[in-house]
Amino acid sequence: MIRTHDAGALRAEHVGQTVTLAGWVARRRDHGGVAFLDLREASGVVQVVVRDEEVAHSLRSEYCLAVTGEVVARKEGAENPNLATGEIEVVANHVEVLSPSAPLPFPIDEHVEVGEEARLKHRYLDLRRTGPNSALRLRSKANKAAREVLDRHDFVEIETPTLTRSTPEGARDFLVPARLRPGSWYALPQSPQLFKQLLMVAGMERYYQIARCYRDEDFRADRQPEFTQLDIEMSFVEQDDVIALSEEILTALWGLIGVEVPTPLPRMTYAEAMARYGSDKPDLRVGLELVDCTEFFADTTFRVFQAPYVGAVVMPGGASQPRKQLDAWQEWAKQRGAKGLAYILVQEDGELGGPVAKNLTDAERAGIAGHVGARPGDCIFFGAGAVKPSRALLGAARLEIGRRCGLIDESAWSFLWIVDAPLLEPAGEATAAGEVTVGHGEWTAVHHAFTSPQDVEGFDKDPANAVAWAYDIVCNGNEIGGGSIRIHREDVQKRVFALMGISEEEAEEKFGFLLEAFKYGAPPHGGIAFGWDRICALLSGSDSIRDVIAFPKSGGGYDPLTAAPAPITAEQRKEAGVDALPAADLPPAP
RNA sequence: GGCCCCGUAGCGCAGUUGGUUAGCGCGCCGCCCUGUCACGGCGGAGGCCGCGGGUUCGAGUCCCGUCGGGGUCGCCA
Repeated sequence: MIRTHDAGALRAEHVGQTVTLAGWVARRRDHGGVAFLDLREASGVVQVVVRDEEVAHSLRSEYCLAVTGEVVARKEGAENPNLATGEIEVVANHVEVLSPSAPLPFPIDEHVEVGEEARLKHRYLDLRRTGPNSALRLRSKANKAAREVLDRHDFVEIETPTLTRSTPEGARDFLVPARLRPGSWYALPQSPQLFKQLLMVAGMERYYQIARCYRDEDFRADRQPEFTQLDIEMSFVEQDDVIALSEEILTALWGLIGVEVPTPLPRMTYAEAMARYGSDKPDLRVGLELVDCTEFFADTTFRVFQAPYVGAVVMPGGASQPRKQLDAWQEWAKQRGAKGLAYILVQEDGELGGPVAKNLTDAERAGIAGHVGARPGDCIFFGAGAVKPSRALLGAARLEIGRRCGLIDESAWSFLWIVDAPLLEPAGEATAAGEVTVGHGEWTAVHHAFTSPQDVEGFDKDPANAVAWAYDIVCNGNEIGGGSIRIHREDVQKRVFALMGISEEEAEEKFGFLLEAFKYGAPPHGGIAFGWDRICALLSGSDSIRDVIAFPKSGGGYDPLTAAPAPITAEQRKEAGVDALPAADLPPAP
């Protein structure tokens, strides 16, 4: 090693020792006859004193140095309590420039805000900063913590292919041309779902993988075209087994940041979450709940409330909002595709204000505040119409109210299992929402096509109310993981496919290799996948998953550092077979 | 794909109802400084105001288009 000691580890006990350090010039304070360098490396920062002006003068920010010198105690009054090494300093008698640095594109300084584009273009410099640097270190610890738990339970870490077959469900695939089979393409996996089920058939019994996944979808704040899941699958288990293991992992993870997660974590059914919070990932740090008013307005004369669903959410103290702000709520609702957001202002004297109030009957006016639990000074927001979108709007309003009124305890951690998700949703709803659905039946899978119904005998008699063995883990309003118990019986799988309008031929073509595998004594199995980037972001207190990814992409899937994606040469194009048509005599799908 | 916001020096930003030489802080370069720790002082360099078109006597500023970035809704089993 070039260095004899870690700079950040030096303490008073090292006084008198001659040490050689290696690191970067974080800062230079040149006083002419004496200069101070803050030498930074992985372990921390230490002050180096250089008395040779000739040497000190040419040193600049981010020069990479090897410094040999003596550890001395700082004079009284010259200590720096802000530094772990602040009681001592290293008086250099030899400074070697291992590598000089050009002027920096942006300062490597905690105190300076730098735009994301600049940071990503020079991510290797961004990562020299304490914050970004420690986010990646924390992620490494998270990986280790999860592996320790899984190892304790005899899990086997197995890698699955990243060049695989395009399956029709879910998101858009990234495609890779197959040079040796022109006209045919690999797909990058959206998740190792099918492979991990095959590994259960293979008798591995307990599999996990920190798996890279790829989805070619439009960008969003916290979405990357490639992202990471902690992927887990277990044989001979029931929902409670997967949940118990998951809680052990979560406990270990949050333990890394000194948070004790009380287990067992609370559970809530999907139906209850939708009814009370208008979301399948409710943030329980906000105490507000939706109030169902459908019955209350059953005989209303107000047209808008003559709807299959009327619900409300109360904004504490909202009655004093100026008109402009109430109008802004309308805009907010419209941006979400709603017509608007009806509201009633409960004045301090108990009188009701706002345009809706005069449309209500006397009885409704008398009872509404009590029904929704609004007190004088509050504002009641209403959503009316079809159940799902109305609840979704109110659920979003609930969160927005929480943010605007400061009702969210940022230091709290709210974990929650959402269980008993519906197995199927009407295909019409999905297609109306623009989803690409598997099959063309009346129904489409909520989770995925291999999720087991809880009632394996009767689920197809009442598909609308069939409940799945599916569970999502929610943390502070983020879905950080989800999984299910899978179907392992051929007949059940066929009946699910039938509901989804997938013919046997079609199932054969699309998932044939999985169905074939299930013929040979497939064990009952189930699993879960955790959104690793999101979890690491939560642990590190980052707003964005980009902060916990070493080299993330920016908008549009562009990598500002490597400038990928990039055009290919005509020769590459030809060789890759991008434009080739598939040969007619290819072997059929397995 | 829809909507909203932002592109001004290496970085972060200001720039008034359109007005003459486009500023501020940090950084950078030079000089000075022997106890600083986000050191300090003096001096200096650095700009196709994202790009293209238009309105105007005159555009960083107004209009249209376009590219890039951010957010949001759709989408993401």
